[in-house]
Amino acid sequence: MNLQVFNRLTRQKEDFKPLVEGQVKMYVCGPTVYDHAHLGHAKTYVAFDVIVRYLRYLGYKVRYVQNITDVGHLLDTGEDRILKKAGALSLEPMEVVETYTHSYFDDMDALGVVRPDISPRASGHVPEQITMTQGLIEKKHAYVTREGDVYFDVTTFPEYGKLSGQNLDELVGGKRVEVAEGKRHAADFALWRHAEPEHLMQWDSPWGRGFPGWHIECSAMAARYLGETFDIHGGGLENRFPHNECEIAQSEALTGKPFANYWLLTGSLTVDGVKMSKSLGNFVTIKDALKIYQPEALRLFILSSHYSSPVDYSDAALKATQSGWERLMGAVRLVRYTRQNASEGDAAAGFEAVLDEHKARFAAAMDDDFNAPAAIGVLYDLNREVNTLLNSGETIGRPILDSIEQVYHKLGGDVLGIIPDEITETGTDAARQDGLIRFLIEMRADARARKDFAAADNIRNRLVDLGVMLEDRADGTVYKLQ
RNA sequence: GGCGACGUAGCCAAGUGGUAAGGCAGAGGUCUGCAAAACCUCCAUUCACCGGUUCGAAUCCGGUCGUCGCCUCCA
Repeated sequence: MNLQVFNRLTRQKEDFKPLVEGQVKMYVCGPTVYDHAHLGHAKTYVAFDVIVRYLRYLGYKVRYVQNITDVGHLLDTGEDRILKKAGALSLEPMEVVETYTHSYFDDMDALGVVRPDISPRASGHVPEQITMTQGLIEKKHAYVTREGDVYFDVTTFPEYGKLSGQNLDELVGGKRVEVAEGKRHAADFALWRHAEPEHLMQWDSPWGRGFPGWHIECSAMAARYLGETFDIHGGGLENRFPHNECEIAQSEALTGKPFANYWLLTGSLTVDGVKMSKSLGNFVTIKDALKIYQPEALRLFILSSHYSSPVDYSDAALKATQSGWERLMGAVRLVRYTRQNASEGDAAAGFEAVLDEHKARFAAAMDDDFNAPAAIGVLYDLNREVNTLLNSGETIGRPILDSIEQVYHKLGGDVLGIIPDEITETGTDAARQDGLIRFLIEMRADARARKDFAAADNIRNRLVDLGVMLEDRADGTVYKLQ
C-alpha cells in the first residue's frame, strides 16, 4: 500500500507523490519566539515530527524547514510582540529572541522532536522578503501607500480563499477589522510596514525604513530553501486563515506556480474544550508538563488522537496515557531483561511471523494519512503477544528477542518516539537514591543487632561495589558516594 | 452573520458503505507465601437526534440539536 495523505487544499485523501522521486521538501510554520512554548506547540510539532520520522522510515530523503518568527508579528494593538516583551524586560529585542529560541529548542529536544534541517529566522531573511515584495509590486499584485506601507492587493488573486473556503465577497464587510489607512480592500494584507524612528527593529527598503509583514517571511524562506513549489506545507489549523491563505496568494501571484502541493494542518490542543493559547492564559508550558510526565508519555498522549483532530488536555487523560505507556514499557523492559541471558538458537522462532504481521499492520495505519492512533493500537496488540510469549515459560532464543527489540526500536522508537532505547525510570533522583541507601543501612543495622554479620557484611560489600561507602560512627552510620 | 470541523461505552479514541480497533477505569478468573506484574474472560445489538438512499449506513444525503476552530494575535 502507498502513502496517502489528506490534502487540506483539495479536501481529499490523495496518493502522496513528491516532486522528485524519493525526496520530500517540507515546510512547517514555526513559533514566534516571545515566550516559553506550551503544550499547544508540543502538539503541533510532535505531530509533524512523527510525519517527518515516518517519511524517513519509508526511505524518503526529507528536507524539513521550520521558521523562527522573530520580527513583524504584530499584536492587534499594532505593537510588535517581541518589542513589547523587550520593553517590559529592558532587553534588546534580539536578547528576547535568543532567550526564547533556546527555550523552544530545549523543549523540543526534551520531547524528542527531531530538529528541522533548517530553522531560518525571519530577521535573517529581510533581503529575500524585500525582493519578493518588489516582485509583487512590479507584477501589480501589490501597491505602496503614501506612508511607505506595502499591501498585497487581494483582488488581483482570484483564488484568494481557496485553502480556507473563504470567499472574498464575504470578507468585504470588514466588520470586525478596522481598515488600516491606505488599504484599498479590507482583506489586503501588509507585505512591508514603515517604521517610526523609535521602532527598534527596522531595515532599509525601497520604500523607506521599515520591517516586513508577518506572512511574507514564510513565502520568502520556503522559496529560498525549498524552491518555488515544494511538497508539503504544514502548520496549525488556526493559521489557515489568514496566514496560510496569504502565503499562497503572495507566492503563487509572484511565481505563477503552485506554492505547496499538499497542505497538512493539525488540530488544536484544547483545555476543557477551549483552545490553549497565550492570549486566553489557559496554557501549561512544556517545561511544567515535563516536571510531571515522562516526555514519551506526553508524546503518546498527543499521538493518541489523529494529527488533524483536536486534543483535549486534562490531568486525568494524561494520567491514563501514562498508565498505558508504563504497561507498554513493562514488556519492553522484560524483552531487554530476558535478552541478557538468552541462549543462541531458534527457539520460538515462529514468533517472527507475528512480528511481520504487526509491522505490516503498523505500516498500513501510518500509510493512511499518518494514522498514529491506529498504529499505537497495533503496538498494544503486539505488546500482548510479546507478554504472552515471555510469560509462557518457553525457551526463547536470542535471535527472536533481538527481532522483537528491533521492532520496538524502529516502530516505537524511530517512528513514534515513544519507546526510548534507555529507560529512565520516573523519579530516579537524588532523594530516592538517598532513601534506598538509608533503607539498606537500616537493614544492615538490624542484621548486626541480630549478630547476623554475614548478612550485614554482604550488604556493605554490595554497596561498596555500587560505589557507596559506609562509615560506622558511634551515633549511627553515614555514607558517601564514590 | 460567513467559512470549516466535530458529536462512537464511565473517560480517551480508531474506524468514512459490509455488520463497532486500541488504551484508561471497573468486574470475575489464572498465576502467586502476600503483593505487584502479566495473561484470560466480561464491559456499546450500537455510533447526538429525526427522516431518506441502499440488499446492507457509525460511515452517503437532508434536517434538528449540541460542541469547537477560523473570520482579530496565536502552533
